Amino acid sequence: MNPTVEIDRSSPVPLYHQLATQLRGAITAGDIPTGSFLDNELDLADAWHVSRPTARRAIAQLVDDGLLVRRRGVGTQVVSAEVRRPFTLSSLHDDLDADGRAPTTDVIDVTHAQAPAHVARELEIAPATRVLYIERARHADGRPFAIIRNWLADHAAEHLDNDSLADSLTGTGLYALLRSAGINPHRARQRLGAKAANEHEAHWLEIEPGAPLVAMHRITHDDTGRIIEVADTGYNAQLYSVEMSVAHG
Amino acid sequence: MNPTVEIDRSSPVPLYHQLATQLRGAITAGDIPTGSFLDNELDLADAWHVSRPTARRAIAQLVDDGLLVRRRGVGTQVVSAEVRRPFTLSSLHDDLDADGRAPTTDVIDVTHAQAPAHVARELEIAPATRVLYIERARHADGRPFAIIRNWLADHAAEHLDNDSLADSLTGTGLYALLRSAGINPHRARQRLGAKAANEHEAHWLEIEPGAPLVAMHRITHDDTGRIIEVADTGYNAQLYSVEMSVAHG
DNA sequence: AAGTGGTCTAGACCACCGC
DNA sequence: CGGTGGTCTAGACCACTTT
Repeated sequence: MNPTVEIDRSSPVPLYHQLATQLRGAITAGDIPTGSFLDNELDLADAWHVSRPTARRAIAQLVDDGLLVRRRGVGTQVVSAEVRRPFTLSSLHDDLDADGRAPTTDVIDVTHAQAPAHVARELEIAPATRVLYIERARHADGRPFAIIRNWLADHAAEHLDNDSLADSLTGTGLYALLRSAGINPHRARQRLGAKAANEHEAHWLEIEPGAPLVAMHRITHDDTGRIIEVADTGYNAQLYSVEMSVAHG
Repeated sequence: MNPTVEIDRSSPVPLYHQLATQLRGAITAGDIPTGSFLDNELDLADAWHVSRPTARRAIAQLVDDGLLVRRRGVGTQVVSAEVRRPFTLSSLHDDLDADGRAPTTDVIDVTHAQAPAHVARELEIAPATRVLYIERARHADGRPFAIIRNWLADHAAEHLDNDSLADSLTGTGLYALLRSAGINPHRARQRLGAKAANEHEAHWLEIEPGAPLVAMHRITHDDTGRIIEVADTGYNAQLYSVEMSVAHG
């Protein structure tokens, strides 16, 4: 199987990315049937008019996505469509995404406050340093599904317009605001668990106290490695779950 | 900063992996201080006596891990140690790992049974097909922390020794058993959420019914893309959380 | 202008698989 | 044995950042 691709060498988009995108499209569109083998790397590189390392890099991306399986001495095979079929009912896969596609948001609180001890430690600042505290409730389809608490380090908060912040947050994600302020959220470390909803959370999520929540705790860094914020989120477990692929096994 | 490394060109371990491992060690050991810059790629490749692509590949692994940050025109910098400091209380990062380091296990049930409808669908088999059902309780430090239900596709189950299976499972992980039977769990897709413990789960986890559980649902494939098993796990939320890095933001 | 990482090439040799 | 993917080399040019 040798999918035809069109590459634009004058484009700023790297060749390997153009190739990977088109190859992924051909597979998901069904042009390359499940179970079939791609041509070997030499032939593909030849047909695509790129060098073998470049072709390999494109293929490696799809292997990483789980669309292809490579075996030495055998070949490169399109794996079962089931591998990539998402779980039913699940939608949002992490909160970074969710912050980009805000349906509606209630801003519960936006204040400057002293950082709680564990937050100060995680932000790597002195205890009781001033931080920007934001609390929001997220809605989808008119139902509240998440209550989000953020503590922003001052070096990040000072680039935001504090007067219009509460208003801006009803229509835009926090990350989008940070980006337009020149701060680039880049990577985060997060912990996922479960907890019972307390009175406050139950009220805003319109559920019973004690109902199970998906609890997320996150530390976010910008593209220079600086810590931007600490976030604590509770999701209504009936409306939210996280989906992920795990490799190796 | 130019960490000294020793590479063994006769080793079957790839050079880029040897380099990445030693560089990671030098950073986590503090030999390369947080915030300092590595030498540029050309110098590193020269000092390490490898080509630049090989040096880049090693560096790329650590960037992926979040230990390094690269900026074009600037350099490669060791980022804050906080990036890699694990969250407190959290230990297991996914259940595939957990299956490898079994502390103790109670086998609750090992039977051949008809697959429930949703399991049959996920295993891509006809409804009510015979599958191997396994139910276990996992303990750590003497306390139960997880109750695990597995449904194994017949093509995987038939390679296991059914007589000794219950005994084997008390001392070994299911994945280790599958591997010794020639089946290689390779990648999985899983969904994480939360739920309230039912009577059965509460009994085995020694908690109150209604207490919050971390709920995991997983579909596992082998290295040829075939579906091996479906798993459903409930974790005591007080003893378990999942930790992960997310990129891009 | 100088220095950095980002991309790409055209080869090479090796380990593994199936015939 | 021939064919496959896995690794590695020694260059090249480019985009971006800083001086």
